[in-house]
Amino acid sequence: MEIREVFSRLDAAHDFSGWHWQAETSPEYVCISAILVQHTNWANVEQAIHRLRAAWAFSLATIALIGEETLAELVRPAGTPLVKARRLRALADAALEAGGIERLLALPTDELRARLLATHGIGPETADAIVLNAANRAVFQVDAYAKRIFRRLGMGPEHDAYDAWQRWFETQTAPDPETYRRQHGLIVLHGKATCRPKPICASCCLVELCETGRGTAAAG
DNA sequence: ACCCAGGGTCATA
DNA sequence: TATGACCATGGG
Repeated sequence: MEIREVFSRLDAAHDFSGWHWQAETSPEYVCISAILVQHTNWANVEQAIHRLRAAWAFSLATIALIGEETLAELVRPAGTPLVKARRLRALADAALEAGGIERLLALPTDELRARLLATHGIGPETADAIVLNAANRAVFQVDAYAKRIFRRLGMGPEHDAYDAWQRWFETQTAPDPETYRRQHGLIVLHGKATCRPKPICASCCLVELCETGRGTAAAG
């Protein structure tokens, strides 16, 4: 099985044009929404963004100034408000420390990623979301759907570690931010559509390739 | 009513 | 190093 075949099918089955992180999306929008979307639906993130905008708090500079309890109230619709308020604050502080978000994002890729990972509340996926979408560097953003989808196809690295998955994807696709952005978006769209913990194989564009769909009826 | 969500931190063994 | 509790709201 070729990875190209998988993405070709995902491309045909899902509409990437409405994806919220595109090349022209502003860096601050990416940074803030990358925190808000952790373990949360995008619809909830949009509500939180509306509230931040309405309060003139949709910027890292403002986030660094307002109280965490106020911030938590604003992002409440995104869930885990106290957690996300603290994480947004940590990211805003990291940006300030670097001399502004633009300066931070202008650092070499490895250093940028290391600084993000050293920031409270930013793990590998959130760091790569920012490196890829805000700094426009060619890193593959791995998520739970990527692992689930490709595992069910019988593909992927031996071990489940984030870095192993990232290397696995990056060694099979030429490094290009646009390509990686699209691949990640398609994976999420597909995960939401059919590749749930309880898969919906009947409507899946990968059903003939997938062990779960091919083998038994439904769960697996 | 139930299942699910694009994650990360922390405590524990 | 690995696993599980925890965070918590909203959509299908």
